[in-house]
Amino acid sequence: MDVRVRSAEQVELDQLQSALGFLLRIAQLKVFQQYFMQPGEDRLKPGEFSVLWVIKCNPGIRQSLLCQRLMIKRAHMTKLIRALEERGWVARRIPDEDRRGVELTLTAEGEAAVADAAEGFFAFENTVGSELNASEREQLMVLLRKLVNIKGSGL
Amino acid sequence: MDVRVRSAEQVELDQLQSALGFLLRIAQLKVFQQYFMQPGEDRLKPGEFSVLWVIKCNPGIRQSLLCQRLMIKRAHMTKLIRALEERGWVARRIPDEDRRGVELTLTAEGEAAVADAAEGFFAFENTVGSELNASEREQLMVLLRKLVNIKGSGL
DNA sequence: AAGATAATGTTTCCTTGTAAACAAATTTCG
DNA sequence: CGAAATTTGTTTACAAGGAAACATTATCTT
Repeated sequence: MDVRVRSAEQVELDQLQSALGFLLRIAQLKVFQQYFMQPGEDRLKPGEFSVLWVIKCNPGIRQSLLCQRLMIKRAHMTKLIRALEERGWVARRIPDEDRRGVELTLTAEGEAAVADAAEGFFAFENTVGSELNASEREQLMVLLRKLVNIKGSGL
Repeated sequence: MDVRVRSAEQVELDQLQSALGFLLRIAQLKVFQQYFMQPGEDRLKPGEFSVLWVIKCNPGIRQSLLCQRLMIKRAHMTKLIRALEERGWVARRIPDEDRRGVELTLTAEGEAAVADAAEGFFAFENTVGSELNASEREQLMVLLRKLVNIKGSGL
C-alpha cells in the first residue's frame, strides 16, 4: 500500500487553509496563470490594462491616486506610465495648481487601445471563478469589494 | 466648486469593479503591503513560510507537488528550496524510485524555525480581512477554497 | 529492447516589482 | 514670514518571479 500524496488537492495544509492572505495569494496566482496561459500575441498585461482603463474612467487623475487605487508602488508606476507614454497612449500634464503632481489622460490612440483590449479583458474576467456558481461568484465579488474598499456598483 | 477625485475610494472603476481577477489582485496586494508594513526584523517572507509549513505538514513531499499547490513556478521553487537548504532548514533527498524527483523534509532547525514563525504568521493572518465581520470572513474563506480547490477543513 | 515522448529539476536570461535616497514643490506651524 | 515637515514623482540599485532551453531519468509505443 502506497499512500504518498500525488495530487495538489491531497497536500495537507492544516491551518494554512484557514489563512485568508494565503488563500488570496493562491487564488490570485491561479488567475494570473490562467490569463497568461491564454494565447493572444501582444495582449495588454493586466497591470497595463487596468492603468489605462482607470485613466480612461478618470481623465486627469493624479498619478499618486492611481497608485493608491491599484496598489502599485510609486517607483513602479513611474515606469509603467513612462512606458505607456512612449507608446503614445497616455499624456502627462503638470498642473499649475500643484506642480509636484502629474495629471494623466489618454491620447486618442490610448482610447483606441483600451477599447480594443477591453472586450478580451472582460471576457477573460468573466471566466474567472468558473469553479463557483453565479451566486457564489457575486458573493465573492461583494466580499472582495468590501475588503478593498471599493463601493459596489449602483447597478 | 471642485469635484476632482481625491481619495482612492472615489476613483471610478466602472466594469473593473466587477472583474474578479482584478479584485483578487488588489486584495492580495493589500494583504502583502500590510504584511510588509509590520515591524519585525528577519521575519520569514510569506512564500518562505508557506513552503516550510507545507513541507512540515507533508514530510517527503515532492518539489513538483509543492509547486502545484503553492502556485510557484519550478524555476523559482528551485531557488527557494536551495536557499532554504543553505540556511540548514530543509533537506533534499533523491528517491531511488524516481531519481528525477526530489523529496523534501525539514531539518530539526527547520522545524524550530517554522514553529518559531508560525505564531506570528497566523496571528497576522487572523488580522487579514478585518474589514469583514466573522461570518463574512468565513464565507470568503469558503469561496476562495472552492476557487482554488482546497477542500475545507473537517473542523 | 530501442527510439520517441514525458516528467522533473536546474540554469540562464529577462521582466516585474520594491526599497532607499533624492529632488522639487507644497503645506504646516512656530 | 520662514524653517521644518510632507507630498509627489523620479532615479538607482536590487530582489522576486517567469520563460525558455537544457540535462537527466522515467514511461510509452511498437
